[in-house]
Amino acid sequence: MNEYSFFLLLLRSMGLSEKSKLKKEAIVKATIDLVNCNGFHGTPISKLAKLAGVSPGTIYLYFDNKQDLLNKVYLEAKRKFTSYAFANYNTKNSVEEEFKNVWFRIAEFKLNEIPETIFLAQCDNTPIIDEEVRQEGIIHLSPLLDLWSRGKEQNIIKPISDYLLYAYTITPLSFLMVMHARNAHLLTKELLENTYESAWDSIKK
Amino acid sequence: MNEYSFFLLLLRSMGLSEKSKLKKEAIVKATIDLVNCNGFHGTPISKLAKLAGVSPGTIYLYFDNKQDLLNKVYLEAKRKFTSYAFANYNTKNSVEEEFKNVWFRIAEFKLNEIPETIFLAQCDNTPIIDEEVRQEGIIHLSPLLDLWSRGKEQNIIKPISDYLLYAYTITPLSFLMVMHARNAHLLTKELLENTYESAWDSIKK
DNA sequence: ACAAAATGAATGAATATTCATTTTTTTTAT
DNA sequence: ATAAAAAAAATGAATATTCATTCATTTTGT
Repeated sequence: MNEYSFFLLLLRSMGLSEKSKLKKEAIVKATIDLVNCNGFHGTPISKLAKLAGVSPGTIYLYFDNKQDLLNKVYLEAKRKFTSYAFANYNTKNSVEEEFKNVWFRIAEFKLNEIPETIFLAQCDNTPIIDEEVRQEGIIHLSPLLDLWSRGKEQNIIKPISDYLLYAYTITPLSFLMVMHARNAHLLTKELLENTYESAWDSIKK
Repeated sequence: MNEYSFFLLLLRSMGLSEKSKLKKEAIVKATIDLVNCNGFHGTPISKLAKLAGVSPGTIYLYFDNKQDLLNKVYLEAKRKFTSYAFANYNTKNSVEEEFKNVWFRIAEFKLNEIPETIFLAQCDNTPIIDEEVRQEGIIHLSPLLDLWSRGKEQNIIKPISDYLLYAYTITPLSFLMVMHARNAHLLTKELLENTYESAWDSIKK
């Protein structure tokens, strides 16, 4: 019995709206897993439906079409990511403290939510997401940009663009996390600490 | 008249084997452009053929099938990238000198060959390339790994894994180049110099 | 005239989407 | 409490389209 048929058993014991929620989640999860394996256009709705344990028609009850499904799964993954990263974001902490906090939260998410991480990396490097939806996804990062803005005002962080700050501090982390997820490179606690120090050193004033 | 029909005129004036070479190149170029716009499974052979100025059947004279086409275009792009990056690679130079040289050659390539850069980024973050072909692509990076190995032996570069060295020095550059290509963030000569300094600082001993 | 290269219409398999029907849940009436 | 009726949710076979690939024919180069 796989993760998906397990859901099916649960369904028997609950009312419709709860069922719907679970079904939708199963579709989302199946989308992430299959798109990670075969790419978006490489995964037919029929396979998606089979893996999610629903019929193809059911998918069209929750989503307008295949593209809408992808867009919504993308936004949901982005929302899940950023809400984890900024969960205990607090503007009362010092910039340095708060940056460290956010950086490690991002690391933690990427370490624990591997399918979402791989999926987002694919979407962010691919033309499959509608441009307006991609823009919408970027908005979710605003707490980090605010933090950097504060850091620059307080002369704690170098006065360089957000893109540079992101390039120096987040992209190395993202790369290492994807390599870790692909079992190409093991990341230890110590390595992660070092990577953080390196990231902070490269943007602090 | 577009870039592609310009090729067609040239063809009239040359022999078959030269023509073949140009046709193959047109197919490769069309593949990169269309995959960049629509993704691999989103680009039908028919459109590919039309853009390249050949008939669908012709593509099958040069490639076994669509997947083989993608794999070969990928390897060709990787080869073009690394042969540019390591064009004047010379083990007689100092490690520091040579790393700076390679780093800026990589930057130059990414800056000048934007379609290839976008294409490679998509392939490297996607399951569309056959795994053995991806592995083959990695081999092309060996001069850089050799350089790092020398640097570690000579106590010039920190004794950390190649993945970490790559994460610290190359991924920020790649990100900035893609953002530059998407017109999201302008990269000046000065910014690039600073980024290099930051990269070298993070791995030098 | 011959050979090599290229063509593009034809084929058959695959796939997104629809919708008439069935199943499940909720509501109503007794 | 129970059963019939209504509503909501889900189904999956059918449809129409799209697409990779082939191959008999044509074009081009020598």
